Amino acid sequence: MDEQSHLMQTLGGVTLTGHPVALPVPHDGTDARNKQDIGDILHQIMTITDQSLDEAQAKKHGLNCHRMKPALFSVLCEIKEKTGLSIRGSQDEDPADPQLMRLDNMLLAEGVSGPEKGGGAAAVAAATAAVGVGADNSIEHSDYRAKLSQIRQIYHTELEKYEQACNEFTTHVMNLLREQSRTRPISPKEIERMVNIIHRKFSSIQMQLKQSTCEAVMILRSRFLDARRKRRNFSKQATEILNEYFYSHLSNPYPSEEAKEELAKKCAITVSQVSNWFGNKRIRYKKNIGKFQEEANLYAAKTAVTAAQAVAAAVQNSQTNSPATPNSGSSGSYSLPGSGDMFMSMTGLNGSYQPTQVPNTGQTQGDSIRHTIGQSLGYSDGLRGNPLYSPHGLNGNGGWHDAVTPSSVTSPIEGANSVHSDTSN
DNA sequence: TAAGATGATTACGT
DNA sequence: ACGTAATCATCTTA
Repeated sequence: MDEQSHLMQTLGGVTLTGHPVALPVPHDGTDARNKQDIGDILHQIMTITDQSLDEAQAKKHGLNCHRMKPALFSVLCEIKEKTGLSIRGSQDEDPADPQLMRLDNMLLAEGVSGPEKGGGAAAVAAATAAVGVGADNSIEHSDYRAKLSQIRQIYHTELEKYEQACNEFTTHVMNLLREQSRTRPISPKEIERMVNIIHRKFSSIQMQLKQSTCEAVMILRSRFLDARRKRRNFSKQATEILNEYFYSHLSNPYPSEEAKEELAKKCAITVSQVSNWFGNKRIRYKKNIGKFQEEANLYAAKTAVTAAQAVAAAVQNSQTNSPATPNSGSSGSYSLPGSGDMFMSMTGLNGSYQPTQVPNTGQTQGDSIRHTIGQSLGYSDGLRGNPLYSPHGLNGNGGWHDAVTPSSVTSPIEGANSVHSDTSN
């Protein structure tokens, strides 16, 4: 026999008001029977999930339509009230988790969350600035950006997935609760509370996502920074250019900002790298001048040749034109062979300076050229044999004297020319 | 592989 | 902000 019809039968005789609040309190001998019937209903409710969907649906419908349902509902309401299971108020609002805020801030700062490209670029700029390197070196730069946007993409897809799942689940649960609210007392507040619980669960998952994203960004970033920290020697050409400038400005090896920029451009390095180089060079040169003599000679000779050529041309020019006509043949804007310091380098050879070191330059020829250059540049004082290689400008305290060659002179030739015009008279 | 060279970083001074 | 001096970390060379 069908259980439900049996119930219907057994409960059939009970008089009910049909009002949900009214409790069925029979006074006759049917008391025990009724109790058992209610127990049966409860049992059915409890086992409803064990049944197949169609079966359960049918049974649910049957129960919903049952005459006893309002009574049962009110009983459940009362029980609920007594056991205090009702809403304890939504006192547990989310107190804005500080860790979540940290993660959010970091993701925003790293350009993972927040607006599209801007944040990422800013983060990269910050990262590069932190290492003291300019915003160039575009290969590593774009590599970093590519990886970051990859992380960003994964983060956003995952986040979207979680949000979607959360919404789906929330609607599902809400529907379920709404439907259940027909059989058992469920207040909207309870539903809200349940939704909050679900959201909290999902946001804890989101937190994990954010955390792992942060970790990924940190790893990427540290790798990126490490890669930049990795020292790579400058190209030979770059070192040459820097050395040429250094030795041709030995009395005041402090390139101006413009000169640094120019050098940086020529050497394909950054301005701060130029500054680093000069900082290191000055220190190391000063620490052990002797060690650098050979290098100094080399560059002095080098510059001497070009200077000689340039000035020779200038001298030739001066025979026909005005003596002030400068190096027509030189192209360098900053490290022109005309810089006076190179003569000091040459005299600094400690007597070891051999004209033969200067290709195609004989002794007398070299002397005369040097003389001519010296005269034309106004640095003839440096030509007097200085037994010890001591660049003037380097004082006893180990510091360079005040600029002999103004540091702001981007083109030594121009500076020299001005000197020339002063001293030639 | 050790020693030296070299670019970068840091602490401090001006 | 820039320079010096010391130091670190890596690269180069013998």
